[in-house]
This record gives sequence, C-alpha cells and structure tokens, in this order.
Amino acid sequence: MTGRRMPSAGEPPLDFGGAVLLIVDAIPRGRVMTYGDVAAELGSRGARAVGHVMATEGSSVPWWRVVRADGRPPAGHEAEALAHYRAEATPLRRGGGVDHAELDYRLDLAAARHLPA
DNA sequence: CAGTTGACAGTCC
DNA sequence: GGGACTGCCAACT
Repeated sequence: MTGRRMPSAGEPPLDFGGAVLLIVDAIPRGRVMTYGDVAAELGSRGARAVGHVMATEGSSVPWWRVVRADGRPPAGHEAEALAHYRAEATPLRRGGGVDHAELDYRLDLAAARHLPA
C-alpha cells in the first residue's frame, strides 16, 4: 500500500460513508429521513449511494430512521424496522383494513420527516 | 481503467 | 392510487 489514501489537508475529514453515518446518527428518536434528504445534506444526489453505506456500515447506526421517499422501510427489513418504529412511537400510516399485512404499513412522512438544519 | 451492482428518487402512463 | 422507465452517485470486481 504505497499510500492508498494519502491524507491531504484539503480533503474532507470524513468519507462519504462516514458523513452518512453522522447524519443518520443525528436523526432524533421518533423521526425519520429519506435517502434523498441524507444525500442532499452531503451535497450529492446519490440516494442509492446512501443506501449502500447503510448496507455496509449501517449496522452501526439507527438505519431504521432512514426510509424511502415512499414512506416505506428498507427492502428486506420491514419487520425489523416496524419493531423499532413501534418502540419509538414513530408516526405510521396503515391501511384502514385489518386484512392488510403488518409489513404493508407506511410511514407518515408528513409528521415523521425530520428536517435537518 | 471500465463495467456492473445497489437499504433510491422523480416523472410519465 | 399504483406500476414502469430513467437518472444519479458511490463502492466492488
């Protein structure tokens, strides 16, 4: 490794992933942010890039506080996210019919969306 | 160095 | 209201 990452004084203190972890960790309890909002905070439009960071380093941050623009939790983790939402009293929007599956819920972004500074 | 993949978003039908 | 296509950005092979 002949200096794979040369520490320059002009480069940002954190990588893209590091910045994403800080933003997600800054989300207050009972609130949620969309991938696009997190990417916008980083000055980038890579909503998918944010999702990658969550898939790789997301295990160290409240990933359930990061949801899709549709108000739906990350794919493949609807059940895990639901347990956290109910535990944090996060505003959810469920279909009026009880026939709806538990994993068919949606978040009320109108009330749960956290606006960063 | 280029191609492919991926916890997405926005717009059109 | 829901489904399909395209655009964007970052990490991996």
